[in-house]
Amino acid sequence: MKDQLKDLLIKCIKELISKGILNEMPSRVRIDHTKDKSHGEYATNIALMLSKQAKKSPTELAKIIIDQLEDTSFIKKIEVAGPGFINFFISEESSTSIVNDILDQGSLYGRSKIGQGQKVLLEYVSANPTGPLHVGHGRGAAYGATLSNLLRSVGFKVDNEYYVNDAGRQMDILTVSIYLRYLTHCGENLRFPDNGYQGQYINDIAQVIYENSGHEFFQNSDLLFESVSKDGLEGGDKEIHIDQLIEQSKSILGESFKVIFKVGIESILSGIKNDLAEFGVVFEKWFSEQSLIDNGHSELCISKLKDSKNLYKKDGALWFKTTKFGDEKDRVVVRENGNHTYFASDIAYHNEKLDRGYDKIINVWGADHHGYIPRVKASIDALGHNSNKLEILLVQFANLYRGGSKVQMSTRSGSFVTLEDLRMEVGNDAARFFYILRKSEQHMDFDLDLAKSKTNENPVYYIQYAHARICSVFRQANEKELELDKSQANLSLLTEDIEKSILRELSRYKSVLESSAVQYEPHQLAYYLKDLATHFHSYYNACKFIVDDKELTQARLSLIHATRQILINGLSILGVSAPESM
RNA sequence: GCGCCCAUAGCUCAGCUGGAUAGAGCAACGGCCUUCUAAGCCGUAGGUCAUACGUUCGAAUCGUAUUGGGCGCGCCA
Repeated sequence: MKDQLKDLLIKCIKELISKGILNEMPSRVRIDHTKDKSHGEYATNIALMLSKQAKKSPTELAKIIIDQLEDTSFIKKIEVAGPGFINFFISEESSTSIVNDILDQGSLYGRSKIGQGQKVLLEYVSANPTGPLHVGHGRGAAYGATLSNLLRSVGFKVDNEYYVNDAGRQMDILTVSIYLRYLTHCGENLRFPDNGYQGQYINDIAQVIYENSGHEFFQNSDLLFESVSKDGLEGGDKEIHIDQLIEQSKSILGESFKVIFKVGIESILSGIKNDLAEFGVVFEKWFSEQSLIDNGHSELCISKLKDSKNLYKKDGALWFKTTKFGDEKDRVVVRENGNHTYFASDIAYHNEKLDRGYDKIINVWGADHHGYIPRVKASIDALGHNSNKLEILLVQFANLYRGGSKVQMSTRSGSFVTLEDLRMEVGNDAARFFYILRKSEQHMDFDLDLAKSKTNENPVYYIQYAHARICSVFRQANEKELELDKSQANLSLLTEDIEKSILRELSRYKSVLESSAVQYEPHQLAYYLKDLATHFHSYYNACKFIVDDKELTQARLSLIHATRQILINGLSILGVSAPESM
């Protein structure tokens, strides 16, 4: 309907251009759903935009445009209003046709092809596999997964990917942390390093190793700590302390170090995978950072940069001239000690992503990484790809509130609320919904008490309740041996104000979905569903659906069935369930 | 100091990329269950859109400055 109007308008403007009344096509012809129903169903500001080039007043021009519009059956009335808006009133017959469209297309209703099958690589979460996911990662997970659903629903081909940082020093620290806990299980008495991972999960992994392998990996801890310098809290340097401990462990344990590492990372990764899967977040690919090093891709990228004269040596390290591409300072890719930086892997990773032939690459990052964007883009351009293909979406932090005060979190000490804890406490539905309810660039306060509350305050239940109520109506209808039969429905009987409002709401769904997807703003859909639920609840309280008049009953049942369908379709994109009873 | 993000009702937030009288929920106050789920509905009250200039037919929305908050500026990841 909206598209038909738009086509009509464009045609009309072309006509006016050929008549010399207008000079050129505006950059954008917009038809909007009206906010106020006294303005009709749709409106356009086109006359206001073009009044200058036409050298006529907006109202005057609006009249000319209206006269030029072809007659169409679905428009009941067109009027000029306010400063020069053109308002379209749609005929009853056309506005009720949305109900049949929805009923016919069912779960497919709302899908569109504006993505034109473009291939998109969507990377999100990508939390370091050094421990379980916490609530901060949850926001990225919910946002990314919803965005993926949204983009798919409007015709993009989306692959979801998790970049696993399974290389580098942090993995060594992880391994040592697990190993020391393992030794404790073996009965050793030792001092756990300040810089080790303190969380209980480390202990759990160590215990499993001990239960499965007994003393197989045992080494005397005195040997391990021999000539290792003092730790931070002992008056030494905690970084040096742990690095020496890593070196010592590697040389004493040999192959066993790798075995411990493997058990550790697999355990943590499978925990993360399970957690996400239960949260309804599914990745097509888990991309290993280590694989880039093993297959030489990382090295290859560095030599390419070297060949293109983008690298230089300084203070013993190898630097990448990212300033040449707009970064504020140059960045190190190979350290003085010969190790590659995290950035070196990331150069290879992004280059590899683009090699895979995607039309668009989207990264969802925590807002604290924003300073990292210019250097990644620099590396893409330097290696001959187009950095415009990469879009980085920043998601702000989520603060957790309980009982009106902020829940403090500290990752290193292991005292943080895990995503699993959150899901268990408030449920998957509320968690998914709350995470995407805020604009991603907005700081967010996640109120645990609110997410759990079963009131109007909590929009998740509010929407689900609307759905459950509709299901309940159909259960009642069934008991009266009444089946929905839209052929018997006389939709023209839907004349109540609230019924017209619901029809308006339903007709908005498609454009909300598109705008939500294209602008990467899942919250738009969430707010829409809330509005739709509001309209339904009003309807429920104002009118009875199952009445004596058979045609009217069928019409109303059709309307609420269509409403139910939209609620289901929308909620499923948000990854929220639609229970039939509550 | 430099860079990015943010500032809208007492609170938590929308505001469809410049449009018509700025909207919800909560909190406050007043109503609605012998009728399809009261996790609901209806109503009242509440705003100098941080401040000041500017751009134009028109600004919460765009620009500049100021104020106030968050984050980032490692040979960490």
